[in-house]
Amino acid sequence: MANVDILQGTLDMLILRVLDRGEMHGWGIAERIAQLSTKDLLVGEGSLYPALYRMQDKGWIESEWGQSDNNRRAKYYRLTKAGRRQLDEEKENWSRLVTAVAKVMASA
Amino acid sequence: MANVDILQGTLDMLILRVLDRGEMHGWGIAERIAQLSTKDLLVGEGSLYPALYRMQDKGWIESEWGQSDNNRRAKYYRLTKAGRRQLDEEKENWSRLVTAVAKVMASA
DNA sequence: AGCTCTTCCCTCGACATTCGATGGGAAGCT
DNA sequence: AGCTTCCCATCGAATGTCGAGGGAAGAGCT
Repeated sequence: MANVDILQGTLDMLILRVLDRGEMHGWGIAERIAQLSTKDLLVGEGSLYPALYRMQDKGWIESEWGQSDNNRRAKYYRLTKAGRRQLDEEKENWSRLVTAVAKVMASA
Repeated sequence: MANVDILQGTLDMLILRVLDRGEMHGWGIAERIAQLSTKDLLVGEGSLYPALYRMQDKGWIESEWGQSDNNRRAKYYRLTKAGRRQLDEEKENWSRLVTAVAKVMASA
């Protein structure tokens, strides 16, 4: 019932995926991931914000200050074109990895 | 066609899995993983040996010097009981992770 | 004998990333 | 006023992977 640690590199893909459905602020992204994964995946803020900065530096996402539903100051992130391409690439890599691991793990 | 990077934590599971089929030396483990994954997974020696030491420290594997098929000095590793338990646990975690990621990645 | 190739071991520094702890500020409720 | 919730952010520690190195010793060739 405990949660699984997020493997290195996976977090970016998850964030990109969430933003692919529409812009969202940091806190909301973490909530969404927790919710979608039924809390198997819990993103700490110490992982989340550095990741967002990284990704913005790389041009995958862009941000803008706005107002949250709860009337609070929030920074909204949205995918760029490069971000969408990156998402596709990461999905591709992820599935290649899962397949390759499955091959090794399968008995023979 | 290129290979995928191994995500942190995954390598241990792969090594344990290979050793679960019988003892083997380091070089052979790397070869086996490459072969089983049709070279999608390539374990560098700079990742492999530290991993083997780590795992031996934790008591998951034990080693013994021997002679390889090619008549060379080789250190053979084999799973301990704790190692087999660890393998089960890591398989369980891996599948939980894959499932959780799939949930987030699935459209909704 | 000498040379090269292959097999096998090992180590080191750079690098990237996650995590837990910590600190704030501001809105809203009691 | 005080407490809780929401939201941003940073820091140090820990971990683990990678690429580049170095070394020893058998096998095969000339």
